[in-house]
Amino acid sequence: MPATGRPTIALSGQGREAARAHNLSIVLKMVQHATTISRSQLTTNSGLNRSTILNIVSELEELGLVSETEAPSTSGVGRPSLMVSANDNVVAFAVNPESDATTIGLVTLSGKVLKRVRVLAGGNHDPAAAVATATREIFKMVAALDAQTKITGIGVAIPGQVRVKDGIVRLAPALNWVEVPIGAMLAQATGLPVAVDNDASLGCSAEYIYGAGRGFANVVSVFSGAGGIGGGVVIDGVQLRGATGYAGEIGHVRISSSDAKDNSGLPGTLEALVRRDDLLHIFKLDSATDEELDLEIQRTTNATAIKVLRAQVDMVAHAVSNMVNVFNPELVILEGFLASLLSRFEKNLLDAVKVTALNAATENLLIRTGALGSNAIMIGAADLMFARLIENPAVTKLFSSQLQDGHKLALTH
Amino acid sequence: MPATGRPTIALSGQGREAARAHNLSIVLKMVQHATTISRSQLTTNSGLNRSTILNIVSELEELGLVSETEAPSTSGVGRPSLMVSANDNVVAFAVNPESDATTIGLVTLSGKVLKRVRVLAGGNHDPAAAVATATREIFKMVAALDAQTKITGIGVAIPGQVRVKDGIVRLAPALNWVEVPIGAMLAQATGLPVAVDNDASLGCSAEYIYGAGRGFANVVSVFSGAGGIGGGVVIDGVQLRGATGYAGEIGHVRISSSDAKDNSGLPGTLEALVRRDDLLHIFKLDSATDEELDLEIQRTTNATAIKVLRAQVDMVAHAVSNMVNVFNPELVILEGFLASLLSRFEKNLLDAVKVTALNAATENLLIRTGALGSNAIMIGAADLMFARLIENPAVTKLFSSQLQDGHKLALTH
DNA sequence: ATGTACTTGTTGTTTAAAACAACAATTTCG
DNA sequence: CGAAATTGTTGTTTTAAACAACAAGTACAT
Repeated sequence: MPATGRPTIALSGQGREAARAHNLSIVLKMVQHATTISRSQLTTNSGLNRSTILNIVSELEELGLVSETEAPSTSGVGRPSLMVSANDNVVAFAVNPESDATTIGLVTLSGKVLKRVRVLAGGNHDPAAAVATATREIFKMVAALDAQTKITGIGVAIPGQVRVKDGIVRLAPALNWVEVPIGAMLAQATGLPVAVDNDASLGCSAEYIYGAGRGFANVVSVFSGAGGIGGGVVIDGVQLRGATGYAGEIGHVRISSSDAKDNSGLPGTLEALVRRDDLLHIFKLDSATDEELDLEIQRTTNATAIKVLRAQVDMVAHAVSNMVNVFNPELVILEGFLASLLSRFEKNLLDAVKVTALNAATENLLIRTGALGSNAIMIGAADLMFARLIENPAVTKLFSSQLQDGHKLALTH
Repeated sequence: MPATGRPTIALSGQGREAARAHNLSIVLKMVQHATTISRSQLTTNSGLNRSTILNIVSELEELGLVSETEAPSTSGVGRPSLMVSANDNVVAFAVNPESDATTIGLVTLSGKVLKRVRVLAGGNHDPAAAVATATREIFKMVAALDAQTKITGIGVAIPGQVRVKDGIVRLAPALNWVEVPIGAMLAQATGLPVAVDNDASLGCSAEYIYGAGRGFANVVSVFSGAGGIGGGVVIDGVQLRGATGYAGEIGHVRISSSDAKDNSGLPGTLEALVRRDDLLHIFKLDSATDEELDLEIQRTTNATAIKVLRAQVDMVAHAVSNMVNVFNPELVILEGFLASLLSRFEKNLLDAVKVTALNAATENLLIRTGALGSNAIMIGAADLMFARLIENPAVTKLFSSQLQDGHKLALTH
């Protein structure tokens, strides 16, 4: 037994049922990652027998999670393999409170954002108001769904530190929230299961599954949002969360001796030194979407603007180098206005990384912009619930879009 | 299928044999982590049935990997459960080339260092010489082993960056080695399987399995050796390696705007700023073991010495904070002379971490010194081979200590 | 066109490993 | 000393995956 305090990680055995659950899980995960994939590919990728894959896919189909269709175009000899696709009528809601608004989205298992509304917070933007807004919009969306739609639950993306286990927001400076049990509040209000995590981490996991990181196993993403700079890390296909869920705070990595403080009060960090507001100020903008800001960054010829931008590029390079030295990823994804910096100053950024990162680790390193843009957070938040489903497809409860007693959602099946 | 280049991580399915192999593996791993553990504990921890555990333990016993003994002291009602222990006659060799010497060790699956010799490199310390030294010492040790001893292979710890996949040393400034296929060379010379990794990563994994990190799942260790400062990370019980094996280079994380360069030429890094040589210089030592240096650090009252030490403490705190913000571990382990800094200036170090790390992540954080001292690297290197064994206990080949034809080792069984 | 090679889907059977059940062994405690 | 509790052991059952055989559908050479 461990002499020290805490329990060792669960080294759970594989009983018969566990093995079956695991197989269901990995097959569904493969379908999700590929969106659509042939049965023969599932067979070879999984190493399982053809007949076993038939069996598993059939069960997933009965559960209403995937559908089979005939191959659209045949290639190669032999009988064409059936295509397995993630069902579009398996959905999750995404909620993303920001400083001045709350965004609510409806996302499918196949990664499509079906709906998305951004509700401005009129003055008071306390947790209760955000929950009320989210609940209202979610029920509107539920009402518009058809009866076969299966709802997994609600994923919440928070610009701040979240204790993932119980969905409590510990500190979200951008929202001015401290110790808010947002998960429990939303669950209470909607009757749906809720999971909560940091927005940047979720953006990363979305890019990993559906976006620029698709097909890679080790990805670091640095994410700039309205609340500051965050990050996410995927290691061997698994999202890094840490002991209590606060991992991946790349924006709060100290890269300089400077005393400038970030939103969480830490000095010399990436977030403290690379500030979106500085750019807005230089471009004389009061506020701007990432797209508007990107336009300015790409086309500016103003010398001081370029000087500031290049200084930011250097800072971002330092942070990226640190992450490269620590994680040795295949791919670094930059999002938000950091992606704009990469687009305009790619060579400078890459060169700076080469100088401050280990040669061995930079050899095959790719640095790319995100592919999902502002949808990344929606998709990532929704995936919190899809991940639960995928972890145990057979027993995870799904909800139908049929309202019972006016307000309660019914369980499907 | 992934649109992007590289293959997705293996989502291997669980066939019948795979499940069995997995169960053998996790049980053996639990035995290794606990050194000795009761069958009933294995049952509850694994979730497997009593009779299944009997079956698995019997197979591991037949393989010669574990032994069962009666409980030494009974506690609680009921029939006392049999104790399962890792066999002491399952061994691996550890090789650790340093700047001025090569250390060779003999380590048991239970984590004991049976033998250890340090052979000074007379002048030329090229790879060939190190391999010759290691081979000679290993064969000496083999000759002294009894016939039942099972040899798993050789683990090599390198003060530098190692491509883990094929055991090539990419760059080891302390050794002046570049692109050295040390793994293949040693395998060629000894006929034994060889695995190679970074010394600090191995020290971390040793502390995780057998030392200060035992029982924790998320551990970051910062390791100072003769070659500079390295690190290792364990996430949810799995060693972080990264895409190509260079992960965990915590010594090369930039924490300051300073231009001071480290052994790999990177500026402002932990390794560049916290230098063992600076302390030796201050204490007017030409060279010193960690133990000797520790004595000086603990007892010095010299004002300038203390000033330098406290500056180093601050730098270490910055680096630790960065790792805490990124990994959110339960435990940070400091080794080498960094452990001495912690012992003497614990409060300063902890306070400095609190200032530069996120509150949420520091809440339950522990910072401790390593428990294995200079044996950590030996044990970690040996565990490279034990890990291979544990990954697939049934089919991993073991070698007997019986020499065939004078020089070749025979395969057991 | 036609047959052959190749691949995959499908169905029924076999197999092996884990669960289960029953009982024996060994301890603590009243 | 007997009852309760826990674990070891043995024999049986269960079940999910593998296996084998055949059908179905495609590409290609002749």
